[in-house]
Amino acid sequence: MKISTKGRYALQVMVEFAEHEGEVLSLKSVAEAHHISLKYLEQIVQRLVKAELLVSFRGANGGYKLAKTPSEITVAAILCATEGSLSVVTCMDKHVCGNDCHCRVRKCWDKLNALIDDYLQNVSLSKLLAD
Amino acid sequence: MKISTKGRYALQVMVEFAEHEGEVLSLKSVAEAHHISLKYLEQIVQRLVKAELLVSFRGANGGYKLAKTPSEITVAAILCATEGSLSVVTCMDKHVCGNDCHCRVRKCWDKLNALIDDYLQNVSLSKLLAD
DNA sequence: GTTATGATATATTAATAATATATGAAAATC
DNA sequence: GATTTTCATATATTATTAATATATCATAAC
Repeated sequence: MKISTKGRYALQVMVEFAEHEGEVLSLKSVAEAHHISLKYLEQIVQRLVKAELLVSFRGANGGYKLAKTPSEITVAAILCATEGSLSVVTCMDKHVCGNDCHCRVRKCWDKLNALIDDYLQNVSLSKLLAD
Repeated sequence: MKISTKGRYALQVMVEFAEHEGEVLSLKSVAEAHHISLKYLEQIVQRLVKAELLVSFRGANGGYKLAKTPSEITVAAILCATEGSLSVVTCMDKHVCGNDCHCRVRKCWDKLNALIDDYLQNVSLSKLLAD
């Protein structure tokens, strides 16, 4: 039950973009600063672009910057975009649980998922910076 | 950020043991009922024994039963025993985060971990059965 | 037109999850 | 007390996913 490097790197990097709000930062510099493989980070950042959390600028002096203000970008959105989903059990995604789904456990997972989601929806980048 | 089959199977199976409280059930029957590989389940169940959530009985007519009452066994304990830890980020376990750990994200993870733990500590097998 | 970036697709490697094999030890039953 | 049925442990194999790299192209700045 771990968040992968995709989500963790994304969050790290988004904090960096928030710290330099407005500035266009090249991935090369960001990847070096965080000791992350540039090519891996490119893939991660693509997801953030598709989720409209970052905007990209091509060409020389290009790079990325936040698509919204830090207060409008939540940790939930970042993790959702990069990890795929926040739910802690796959059957929640697929709407199928193992065998016959008489699954007494389901309500517990539902509540847990809701709990996690509620919390992370309420943590924005600006909140992170304030800490 | 998914719970693996170890945790999910464990929970499924513990619910079954709770439904048959007092009875000694052989793993063979449980594995068949849940369509889980017997040998895989044996490994999972070992962890539950070591965590003192199940007790084992060897020999013919042997098997396992709950080590405590269903109300004394929490989902947190089951997942902890089988998944290793409930924390959602590895650096929480290792007490090391990536680079220099100026890590603004840390507080967020801490709170999230606490949230998850608090919730799951309060869901016992008897609560699951009541649902 | 050359350089510095991002965009996309695919390939490779590493790590982990899931399952299986093999062997042993204990207890019940006959 | 031999046989069967279970758990116990260690190791091996396979499948899946995560992480990274390679290759090629597109765009914009200078």
